[in-house]
Amino acid sequence: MATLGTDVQTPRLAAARIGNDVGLLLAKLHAAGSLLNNKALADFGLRERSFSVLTLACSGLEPTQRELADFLSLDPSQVVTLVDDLERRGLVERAQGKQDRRAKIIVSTAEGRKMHTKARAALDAAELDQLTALSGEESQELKRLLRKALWGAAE
Amino acid sequence: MATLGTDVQTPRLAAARIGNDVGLLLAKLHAAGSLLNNKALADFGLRERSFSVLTLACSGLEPTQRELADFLSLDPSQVVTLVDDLERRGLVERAQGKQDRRAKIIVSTAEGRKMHTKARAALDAAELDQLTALSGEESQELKRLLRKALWGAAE
DNA sequence: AAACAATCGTTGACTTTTTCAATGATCCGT
DNA sequence: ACGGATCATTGAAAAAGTCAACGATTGTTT
Repeated sequence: MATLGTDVQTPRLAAARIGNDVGLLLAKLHAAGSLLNNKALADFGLRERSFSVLTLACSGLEPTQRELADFLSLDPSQVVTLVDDLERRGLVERAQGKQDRRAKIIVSTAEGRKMHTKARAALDAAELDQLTALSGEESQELKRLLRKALWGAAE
Repeated sequence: MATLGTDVQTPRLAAARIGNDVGLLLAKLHAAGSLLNNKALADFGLRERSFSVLTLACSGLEPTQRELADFLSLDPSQVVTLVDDLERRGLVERAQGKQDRRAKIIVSTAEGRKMHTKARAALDAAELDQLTALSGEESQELKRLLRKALWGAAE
């Protein structure tokens, strides 16, 4: 419920033309958000990325590690590390791919799903915290635009 | 004019709940954008960050390194490295702070401004490329929302 | 005005993250 | 059945981030 972490006041330099560059805006909001998210997830021994993997493992979509790497914009070797950690903690398991036996499908355990439920609540709170300056409709619109910019069309 | 770098098709995993998390959306769009931007700036020997510093040096706002660090969400020591590089290349100079002699004000040289003009054009093209899926109005709205999320109010 | 704590840029050490090539197992096309 | 591609994994190398300490300077307290 506390509101901290994001700039409260418009900094002097935001007046510069660069204050309108998408790249910078994304970098800043992403940086501030990661801080908040990682802080919120720390109680569960998770970070943004391990949480992402856990979420997808709980999604029922049965992602392979390769899909995780592509979707999360990570190197495959980074996914190995993330899954190693989650598996060691009994939150996730590697199952053999169904059509492709090279691939490993990441699925959640019962504990993993319990953990995810709790962590999800914390993350949603953090997200709300990050977007306090926006109304509910604006937040929805922001997400819609981000999704559209990423994978076009949809709705 | 080429359209490459961002996902063209909606990936299977985007259906998961996480496909609506601001954190992930920001991370992905930021990652894809950085790739595009750095590629566009490579011709000038610049990267996203050195370009940001150069832009602010050209802004007339006379930023100190501390302000740059805060604004760009960087550690002060990272700013030292960035300015070192730009200064070595004669694009930027360190001037003594006016009220505070500890601070160094970063100002552009004539060459720096020429370089910036050219690089700016390349970056704007890259940005346009990144947001092809959005209409002009949507792009503006996206920027507005990002700014508002970061520093509230305004308009 | 003298002493004190705080801030600025800088350096260097340290950790974390990213990147990349190589490997065995498996898949696919011919 | 052969050859080339893809998967997860490993390990090494490079890059980026973090952090504490320093001299110089500022502002504050006495």
